[in-house]
Amino acid sequence: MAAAKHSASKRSVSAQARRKQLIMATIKCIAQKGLSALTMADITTEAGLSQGIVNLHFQSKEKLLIETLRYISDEYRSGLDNIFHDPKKTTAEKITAHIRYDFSRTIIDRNKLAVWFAFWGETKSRPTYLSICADYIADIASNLTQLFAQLKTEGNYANVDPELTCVCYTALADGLWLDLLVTPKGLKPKQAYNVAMHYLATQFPDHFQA
Amino acid sequence: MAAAKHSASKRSVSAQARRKQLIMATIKCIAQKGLSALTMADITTEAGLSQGIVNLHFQSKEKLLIETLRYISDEYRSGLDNIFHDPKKTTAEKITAHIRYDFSRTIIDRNKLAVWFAFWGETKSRPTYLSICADYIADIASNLTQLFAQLKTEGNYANVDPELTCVCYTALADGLWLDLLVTPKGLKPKQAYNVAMHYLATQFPDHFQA
DNA sequence: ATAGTAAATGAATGGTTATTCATTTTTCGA
DNA sequence: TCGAAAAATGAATAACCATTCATTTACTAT
Repeated sequence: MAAAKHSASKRSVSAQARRKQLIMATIKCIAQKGLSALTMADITTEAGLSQGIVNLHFQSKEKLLIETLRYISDEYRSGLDNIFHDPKKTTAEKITAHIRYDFSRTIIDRNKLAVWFAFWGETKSRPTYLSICADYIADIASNLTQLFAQLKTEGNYANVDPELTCVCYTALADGLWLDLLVTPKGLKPKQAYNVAMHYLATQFPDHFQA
Repeated sequence: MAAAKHSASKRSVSAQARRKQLIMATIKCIAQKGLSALTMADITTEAGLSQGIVNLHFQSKEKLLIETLRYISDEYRSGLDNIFHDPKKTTAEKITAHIRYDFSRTIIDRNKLAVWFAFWGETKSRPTYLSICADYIADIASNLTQLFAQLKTEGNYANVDPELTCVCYTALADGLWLDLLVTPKGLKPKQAYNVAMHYLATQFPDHFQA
């Protein structure tokens, strides 16, 4: 267990660290070459390791890809879970934090966005990808709907439909991510955040400013 | 020029018709297998033609893919152009028609959605895909912003920012398309349309109902 | 130190696939 | 009806690439 200590300079780190190193290389390579042109050689070269290393740690290319998707979706989900379960935040603060998070550096990193959309583009033909995505999507939607329902009560927003607001916000965020990926010259992260806030302000005008 | 007449039953139609036939087969195959697992054999089998036919008509696989992306983006753009230039419609009617169109059978066909996202997932690594997308996006945004600006004037909506509304609506529509592709069991076309209308109603309450 | 174990290497393998082109089939003007 | 040109075929080719595994390298406990 207590490995990866003595010499950070040489080889042989823990198996877990090596797996993460390969996942990171995969993210970078998907962003650079796309899923369809991605080769094992690309990944191992990027990681600075030998040809056979992926099969040693992940058995196959397909399994590495699945672990990569799982990695970014776990990362995203756990960030939101922390916000949702933070006892020091009010409902409105949690929502604000959620949106800030959605457009923070970690999340809208273009390499990671490229990975998201690369996998989404294949979900129709790959049930495994689809089930990983469907899983985290349902989880987050449930939390966010709950937050909107609470704020509706707390703020007396009679006309708000929490489920509808959640679907709308989620779709909006996905679409803004796509914009950030596809037209990086056009839309900046700060603007994307403002657009999301603009929508929330239409639903909860006493709590959010456009 | 006047070919494809005598016998619709046998082979040898016009070159243009054969190209379209291959593009259609490509759309179907991308939806079924994904871009990364797509082979020439898949496409030619789906089209019921021989191995070498794609190279005969498109030179290479890559060029066929580019023409396929161009096909669906031209189709989408031209549908919206017709609405935008329809002299019989008022501004509000044009906007309504735009949204109806965005969630009509032709557009939200899951095969075509799969193609959109397959290409979007590769835009970061393929400048050609990116430029085809960027092209039609700019075109449509310009028209839609203009419509929102007109309705702002016509309806005295002092607080509406036409550009912001256009960016928000466009992102929302993209996100809803993604939902329709990824969670077809969850979100139905009619609901997606309602979500889009819900947003427009926040901006132009006198013209649209949630 | 050293033997034994675990991790990593990279050349070789075998399966897959885009592309080519010699041959066949179809079209159409004369 | 016939023959030249165009379209289509599909077997052969050559390139590519994931995976394997015999060998090397590094680590650890005694």
